[in-house]
Amino acid sequence: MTTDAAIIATQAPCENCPIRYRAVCAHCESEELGELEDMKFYRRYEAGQNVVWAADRMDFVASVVSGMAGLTQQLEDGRTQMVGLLLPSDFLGRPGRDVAAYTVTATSDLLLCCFRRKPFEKLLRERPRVAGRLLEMTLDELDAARDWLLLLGRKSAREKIASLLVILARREAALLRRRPEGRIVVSLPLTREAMADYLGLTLETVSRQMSTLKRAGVIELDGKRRVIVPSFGALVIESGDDSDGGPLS
Amino acid sequence: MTTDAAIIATQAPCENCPIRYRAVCAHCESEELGELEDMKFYRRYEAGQNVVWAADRMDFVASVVSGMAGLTQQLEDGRTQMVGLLLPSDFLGRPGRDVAAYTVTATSDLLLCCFRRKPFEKLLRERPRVAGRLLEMTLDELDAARDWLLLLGRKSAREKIASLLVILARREAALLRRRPEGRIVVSLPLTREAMADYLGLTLETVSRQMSTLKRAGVIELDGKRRVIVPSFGALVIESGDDSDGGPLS
DNA sequence: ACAGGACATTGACCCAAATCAAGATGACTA
DNA sequence: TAGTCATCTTGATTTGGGTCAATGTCCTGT
Repeated sequence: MTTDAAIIATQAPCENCPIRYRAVCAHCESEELGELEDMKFYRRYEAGQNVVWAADRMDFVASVVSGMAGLTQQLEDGRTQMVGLLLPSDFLGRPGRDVAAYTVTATSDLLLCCFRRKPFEKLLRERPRVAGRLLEMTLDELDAARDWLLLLGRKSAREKIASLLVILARREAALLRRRPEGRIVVSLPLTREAMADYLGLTLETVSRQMSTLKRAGVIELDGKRRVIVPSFGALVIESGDDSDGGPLS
Repeated sequence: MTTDAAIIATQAPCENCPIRYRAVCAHCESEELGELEDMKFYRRYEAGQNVVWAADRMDFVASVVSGMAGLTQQLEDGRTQMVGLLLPSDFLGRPGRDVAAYTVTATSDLLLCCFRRKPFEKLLRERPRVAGRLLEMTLDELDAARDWLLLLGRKSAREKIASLLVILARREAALLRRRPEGRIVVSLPLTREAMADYLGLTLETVSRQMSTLKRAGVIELDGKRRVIVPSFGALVIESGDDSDGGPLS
């Protein structure tokens, strides 16, 4: 929400940088943070590839430039639940912890802008505005996790699917500083299985409910990874929570 | 985990203060924060009483001194999901936001140590260590929310109940700087309905699974609000996740 | 000690989503 | 062009937990 230069990721497009969105990106901030320029590096992952495994050492933090990744947690017997969804401008990594708590998997081709952890933590200690921005982002993530709790605990399969589409549509629109309404197209860089892991369902149920929503005219499918929503309002109603999300938060 | 004086809540008992645990408590920090002394005040709530309603104005932040409270979210049709569980030493309120996002209800008698929001935000801006501690706490809360996602998305009713008991036992032990093992007693300051809202179940299912666990010898009931666990290890196995939680995190 | 009310347990039945099992689609390779 | 493999859809069946409906239990106040 701050309009002046934020050092941690914001959703503002960045003019002077190969990265499309302002992120943890020394380049964007080179005037004040030139000394960090050489700490920045990029990593590219293909769909399905792991960024880190839970309990692996993780010596960097990162910001998503493009693509999508999921944080995933597992029970011994293999039951899997996604516990975080990383979209462009999202932050990855926990300062102060060098061991990954979750497995991070690219669900589509993924580009990360990375920083070594140690200098990042130093930055955090020395720059109150950086720390403040990270706190803000963490609180937003906590709010998102709480909406997700409501989704997992109390929504029907149909509502869950609709909710996921609403979330993706809102996130996509937010990057373009727009508000989704009317007829929109949502790209779905997730397999049915990844959707199931996000929603606490099986992939069969996801597939069935997608078909149901299609038959009900709420969505149209353009291939498997692209959804056309004739009326965003109707989709929001299907999602159960009628809160309109506020002004482009 | 820092052993030196932390300004935001820690789990360390406080020697020179009526509050049992170090919390957002000017008293504990009066040597360096004397000017905030008059900003501190206490509030007491009875079981069932609301601290704030979602969308109400909230002009304070607080730390739980004793008792338990739940953050709760609702769908239009009344379906309710608890999205936060506040135990002693937990922090309540979002700096930078003056409107409550969730309804906060005392599930047992509750004592809060409160601070007016404005001076607290000033403190946050001026004291990097306070901000750092709050970031730390928020990240811990996010981790807890992610375990909760796994619970809601993938665990059976029986595992959910066992998991809740494990969480309560661990939290209670952590305040006493112990690690739960062997035969322990867990106090349960929640109605069956509150447990259901936490776990994404109905109160009938909660009741049934409590009975099942009792019949299986995993727990014994001492009244309705007190559970005896003959073997904590056995309970952890019932909870599904075998991770032993690490050293008193 | 008793009555009332909130909270909890138990039972019978039902349904949404899981499970098991074929097929269909579509992208890539030989 | 055909073949292979991953992904997705659809169908048949099962089941865990929800719903509805009685009881039971334990505080609290009189």
